[in-house]
Amino acid sequence: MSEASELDPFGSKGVTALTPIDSAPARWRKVDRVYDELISAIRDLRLPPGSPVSESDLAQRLGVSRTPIREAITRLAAQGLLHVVPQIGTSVALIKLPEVEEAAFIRCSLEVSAFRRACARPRDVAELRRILERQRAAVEAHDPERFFATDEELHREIFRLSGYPNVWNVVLGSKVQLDRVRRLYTAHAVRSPMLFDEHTRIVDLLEAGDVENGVELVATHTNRVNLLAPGLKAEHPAFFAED
Amino acid sequence: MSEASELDPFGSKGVTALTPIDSAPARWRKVDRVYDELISAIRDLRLPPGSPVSESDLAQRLGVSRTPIREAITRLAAQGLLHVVPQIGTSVALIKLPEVEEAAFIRCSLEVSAFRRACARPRDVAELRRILERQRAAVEAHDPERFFATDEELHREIFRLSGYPNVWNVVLGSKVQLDRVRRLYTAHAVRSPMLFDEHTRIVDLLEAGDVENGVELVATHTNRVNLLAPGLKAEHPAFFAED
DNA sequence: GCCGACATGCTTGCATGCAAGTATGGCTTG
DNA sequence: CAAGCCATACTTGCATGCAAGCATGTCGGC
Repeated sequence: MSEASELDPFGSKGVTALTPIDSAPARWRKVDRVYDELISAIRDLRLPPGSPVSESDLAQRLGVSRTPIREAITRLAAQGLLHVVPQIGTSVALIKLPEVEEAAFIRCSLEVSAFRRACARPRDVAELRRILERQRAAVEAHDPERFFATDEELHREIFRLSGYPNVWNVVLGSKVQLDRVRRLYTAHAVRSPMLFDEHTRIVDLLEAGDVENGVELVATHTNRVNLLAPGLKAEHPAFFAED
Repeated sequence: MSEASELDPFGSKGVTALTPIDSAPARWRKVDRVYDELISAIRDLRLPPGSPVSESDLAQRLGVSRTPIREAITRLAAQGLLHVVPQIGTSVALIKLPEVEEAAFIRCSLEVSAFRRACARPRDVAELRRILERQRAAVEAHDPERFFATDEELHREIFRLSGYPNVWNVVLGSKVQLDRVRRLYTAHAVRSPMLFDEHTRIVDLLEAGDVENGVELVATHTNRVNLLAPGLKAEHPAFFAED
């Protein structure tokens, strides 16, 4: 995949790196490509919270008309990631601590339930072990990108083992808020070994069917963002809303 | 509005404290009205599963252009309620038993967690009692509409007491699938007394802080749809997908 | 110098026209 | 009569033009 290579030739406003979508393969509908590009940019903070986005600007930058842009914005606004004010403008939603807490609550609740459910079913943790092995490599290589990628794979696989694979999509919807916070945590690399160890223990407990210790660990694991968020708000006040 | 800080990126240097109320709520955007109308029609089965919907037809019927229709369809398609096939047509998504199960799982998980959370906080069940009283009246009047309305109020209030009121919106997103199934259940009126009794017990257990019995009851209460769905699929096969 | 009014440029909301593709009914042909 | 072909009417995807509204820069008056 072509990483965001070129800087903005028009001048450094708020929007910097958005990969044009015309290079993408195939006949996917443009609105889907625009949506993927935008939500990815929002999650990676390439579109920082509070930065203004303009339909015409995005249309020019992504090389499409305003129509697909508008439909993607409609979806993102319904998801709470964009704030659209008619006749004034659209901006990336600021991070709100209550929303982060609620997103963490949703994720924690669903992941704990999925773990409990997976423990009550026949399960094959071989795929989880393979993901863990790749994650170990990512940790040893100090590669946060690959670590996050394997992290998502691992949690998605747990939902698959629970028998409700699509619930992961709901988690994804709430997780964008958490990912934006996590992006602010520059020292996440040093935490990776600890998170990796927790993942390993979670897989062990799942394989053993140890519900009690498992749900406890999954809960603390998925709730850790709440400990970081307030400090990050003090560190990056411009990205957060004053509740 | 307290959201005024989100407008700052557009350059309003002055104090935005005195924003008159007339501009904001006066004219809803057409896309919102179309979305509400469509999702309501889908939930009430006025747009039955599998029925085709045409952008031009809806535009004529609702008296707007295709643009707001398309944006509403985009949101509903992202929610899994509409099936859009490019160059062929759009139809109301069929009911899929696995999706119903997953929606029930999501709702059950979140409601159980909210109940548990509400039990661990200071709580005032007065509003719940008031809702129960209105629900009792609806049951005695054999008014399913009012029963469903109070049902939603009650569950939303529990989320409010949990401290995570917006989580209810996530539940709402999944609940449309369950509501469509419930609409097929013509004999829901006779079940209302039982459901009302369960609601009363849930409120009692919440007031008493009885977590163990409470989560058990909430779980069975929110999972009841799964018992009905297979039979309803046999009764209305045209509305369901052959998995 | 200060303040107010106007014009201009921006924003999003909406309507419409065109393009590309598919299903279908009727016609032609064997 | 049956089977294949083609025109037509439909669908959605996308681009574009216009309308309404707000913020701001500029100019004129005091």
